[in-house]
Amino acid sequence: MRIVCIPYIPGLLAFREMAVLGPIIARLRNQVDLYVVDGHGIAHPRRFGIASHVGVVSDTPSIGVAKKRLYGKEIAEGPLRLLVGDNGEKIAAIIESSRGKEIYVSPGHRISLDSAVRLVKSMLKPGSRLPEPTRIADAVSKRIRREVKRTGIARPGFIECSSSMSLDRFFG
DNA sequence: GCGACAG
DNA sequence: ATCTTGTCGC
Repeated sequence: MRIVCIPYIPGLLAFREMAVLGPIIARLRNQVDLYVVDGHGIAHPRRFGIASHVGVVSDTPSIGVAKKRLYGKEIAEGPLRLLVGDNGEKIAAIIESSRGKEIYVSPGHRISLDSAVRLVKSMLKPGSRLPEPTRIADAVSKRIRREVKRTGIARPGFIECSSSMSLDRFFG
């Protein structure tokens, strides 16, 4: 749990959220085989989304699983739906779940697109849209936030950023 | 100048 | 993403 100090800007998600993921990565050092990140991997304007960022910082294989497209042109390769970059590189696969709701799977770090798709599919549960790691983490974080909001009591791990940390002069 | 735009 | 009222399907 952290207070974030940078606004959300498409393409710069890691600027905002690595403040939260960084400490987690440090605490889990040498205990993680694969990171499944809520956001894109190389399906990014600079081929380096937050999933790639997490993989490089942790030196661990990582996959990006996003709910919406950020970058890339959609093409059809037979029955498959893919996202290709400006150079034609396949940067993501679009997997459709139950009702039209799709997810974008892209390599983060140290993994191929094929392996990423195979692994994510193995983590999908019938009826739900997101892979189990993401779905569970999302549910847990939302539940804890609601509880903190209701009781006003934060649990250990809560760290504030400097009150003077205003980045409005950099953005907006 | 006009769209597009992870969470 | 968040907020929020009512509503649809399992």
